[in-house]
Parts: sequence; C-alpha cells; structure tokens
Amino acid sequence: MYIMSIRVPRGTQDILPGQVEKWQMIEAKAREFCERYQYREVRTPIFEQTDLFLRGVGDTTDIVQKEMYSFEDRGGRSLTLRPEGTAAVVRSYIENKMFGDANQPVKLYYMGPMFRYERPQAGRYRQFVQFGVEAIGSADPAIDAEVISLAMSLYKELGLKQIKLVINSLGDKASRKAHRDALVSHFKPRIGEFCGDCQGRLEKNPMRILDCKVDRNHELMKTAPSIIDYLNDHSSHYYAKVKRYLTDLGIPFEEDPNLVRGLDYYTHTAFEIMSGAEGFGAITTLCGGGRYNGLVEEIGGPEIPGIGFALSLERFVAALEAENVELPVKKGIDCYLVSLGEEAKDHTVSLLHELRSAGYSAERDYLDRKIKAQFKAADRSNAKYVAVLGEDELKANKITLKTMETGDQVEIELDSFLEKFKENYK
RNA sequence: GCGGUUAUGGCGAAGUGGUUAACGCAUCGGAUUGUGGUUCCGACAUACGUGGGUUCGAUUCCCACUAGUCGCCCCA
Repeated sequence: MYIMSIRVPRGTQDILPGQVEKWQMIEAKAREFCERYQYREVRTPIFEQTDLFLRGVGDTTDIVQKEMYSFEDRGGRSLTLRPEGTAAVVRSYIENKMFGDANQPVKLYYMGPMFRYERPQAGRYRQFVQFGVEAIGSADPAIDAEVISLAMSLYKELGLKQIKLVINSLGDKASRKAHRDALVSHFKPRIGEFCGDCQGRLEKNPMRILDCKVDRNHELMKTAPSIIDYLNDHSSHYYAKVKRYLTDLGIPFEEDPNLVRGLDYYTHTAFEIMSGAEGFGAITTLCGGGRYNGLVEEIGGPEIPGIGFALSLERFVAALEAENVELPVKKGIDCYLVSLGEEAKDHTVSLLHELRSAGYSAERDYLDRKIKAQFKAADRSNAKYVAVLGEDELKANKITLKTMETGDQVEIELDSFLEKFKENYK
C-alpha cells in the first residue's frame, strides 16, 4: 500500500462532501442576509503588508505578538496572512476612498479564510473562515443595533436556539483611559497577591484581571472600579441608546462590564454572541464585534467611525451540531443508468449526457460491476429512477425504467428515451 | 508557548515481551444464468504514527519526535 506521509498542516482541515453542504448553507444564508441588510461584499487579499496589522490590530495584542503568519517575499517585503478581516477592509475603504461614496455609511461584508498561529483545540484552527460585516461612516447607535441584529438573526434563521448576546461599553477614548488608570492604581499595590497571568495583565490589559478564574475571589475583585462608572455622559448615553434599540428589536442581552475584546481598536459598544449548548467545548464565543471609532484614522484615513463583527463558520457549524440542528436535506439523483453488456454500456454514455443536458442529475457505473452491484450503487445514491439497458432491451429497441420507491417498471422506446423519461418523471 | 490524553487495515475496535495480530462495518463475488432489503457462504487488504533505546526477541516496556484530541493563555 502507498503510505502517504503528507498530511494537512497542523490546525487546518479538509471539509469533505457530506459536511461541506452545511458550510454552503451558512454561506448562502449569510449572503442573503447581507442583501436584506444592504451590506455589499468586498474581497481583499489573503495577505497584506505586515504593518497593516501592527497598526490596525495593535502591537500589544496576542495576535500580533505571537500568532501572525508573517513572511518575507522575494522583494524583501514583510507580508502577513490576514489574522482577521477588519483591518484589511478598513485599509481597502481608505485606499479606495470609499469615504467619498455617495452612499453613506459604507456597509461591507467579507467571507474567507483567516490565519493565526495558535495551538489547535476545539473551535480553534490555524486556518479558519470568518464571515464579518463592517459599517463605516456612522456614529449612530442604531447601526450598532443593526449589526448585532444581523448576526443574531442569522443564527436564529439557521436554527440555533441556545445563543446568548453579551454586551458592554468600553466608552470613548477618554472614558477608557480613565478606567484603565483607575484599575492600575487599584491593583498595583497588591498585585503580588495575584497569579502570574494577572501580574502580566496589569500593564498590558488590566481589564483582563477582572475575569481571571484563578483570582476571582480576591477581595480586590469585588471593589474594583467598573467601566460603567467611568463612562462619561456621551459614552453612557450612547450605550443606553444601543440597549434601548436592542430591546425594541426584541433581542435579549446580558450586560457584562468585564467583557473586553482582545483587539486594541474597540470603543463604545463591544459584544459577543456565545453558545450555551451542552458539550460545546471550552471556547463558546461564536461571534465577536464592536465599535472602532479610532481605527480608520489609525490606519491613515480620515477620522471616521465604524462598527462590525466577525463570526467563525467553524464554530457556527459546531454550534449547529451541538444543538443537533439538521440542515441540508440529502438529495438523491434523478436517474441511475444500469447496463449489461458491452454494447449497452456504450449506449449509456450518450443517454447519460442527454439526461444531464436536460437538467437531470444522472449517474452510471464506471467500475464494470454486475447488475446487482449497479442496483446497490443506485440505491446508495438514492436514485429516483433506474434505467436498465440490457441485451434484451437493445434487441427490442427499448429501455426499462424502474421507479425505485414503488418497484414498478415500464418499458419505453429507446429512441425517444429522454422524451419518455420526462413523461414518466414525477 | 504550557499541560493532560491518544496513535493497530478504508472506517470502528480487541489484543500480546516470542510461530498465521481477533472481531465488527464497509467493499467485492456467489447462493438468485439481468434488479435494491434481509439472510447465508466466500474473498479481500504490504495494519501496530516516526526515530532511537532496553532485550536473545518489541506492535507490547522506556525516551524523543510528529500528529490527533482536550484544556490553559488568548481568541473567531
């Protein structure tokens, strides 16, 4: 036996027939929803200049510090396989001067593979597919609600029930900084009593200390300053509006003042949609998003606000499986051609083509199998009809058409096979 | 990057320091000289992840590596 030693790269996977139909269903629905919500697709390159992510994602983030697939091309340029979609979409928005488009805000979506060099586990891959939307050019809280609604509706449309929306506000830049400073001075004097991870978080991302599982019972946790108390008037008013719109839309949500997103660019609204399905695994986040009012400027564009989300198709599929949602109906083929003998076999080549040209799905045997095995194959492929062409039929210039469900069979004229097939087809 | 766990034919899955490594599924053939299911019979497959070590002898014991898987960090 041929021993193949080459496998898929670590953390990647083949999506095979039988499974791929679920993906196609999600993809089709996502596009359909984007049409309804009036988001238009943008396709950006799979790799970008490394600098884009350094600036766009933030050089203190894990993504940039340890997860990027970066390489130098032959011209000595540093390029990186995109670890997320927003930075690239914003780059394209600026580069193509979409801020000058007549239609504002600019509403875009993307779907495609992303790459992060991480240790694989349930729900985490090195190559994974994200579907995401970005609404750039509006600071209206109604569009925050629209973006969230789009994601929630999509999950519901495909049958997910055990999903939960969690939201928070990170406030504007000023609110964020005030809160951060308060956190640092709150924890700093006694940071030695916390775990090593938290000690690292103090400078890097002090909000993360708040949801540490190790130190959750430490007395300083209970008295820690909450972002909510540090939102200035504008920020808390904005947050209130978003919540009000969500309520108007009938979208239940949970507020979590400790919800922090891992990327540097978020301001105001931050949200996650999680699965609560049994046995889903440790990673429950299906979708993450938020507002990024400083990002366009950061990447070199005008001062323009934006909001978006990204969701993983891998986790989408996993959630559907965890909730036992059945998606695609396994469709059978219209006709399987069974033939006996050399001459009959030759005939099926053109008969098959006739059926297919007329729009039917049709198949025949290519392994020179016995009639019984051919019928088995027909049965396996869930054929509606089987057309049998043997020596007897050839002699009489007929072909036998069998309806598999009932077992009934009729003889029809070989010369007008397609026409007769159409007449019999129900 | 850290930790747990696993690795036997196409798939699932037993098992042993020592001649031919069970079994089930699938596949193919036959019983049925041209008809799906069941049943019965038969056939088939260069199978012990890779590399070292211990041993007279390793698929089995030890180590490393690789990969899967699960978890930590973090995230979609």
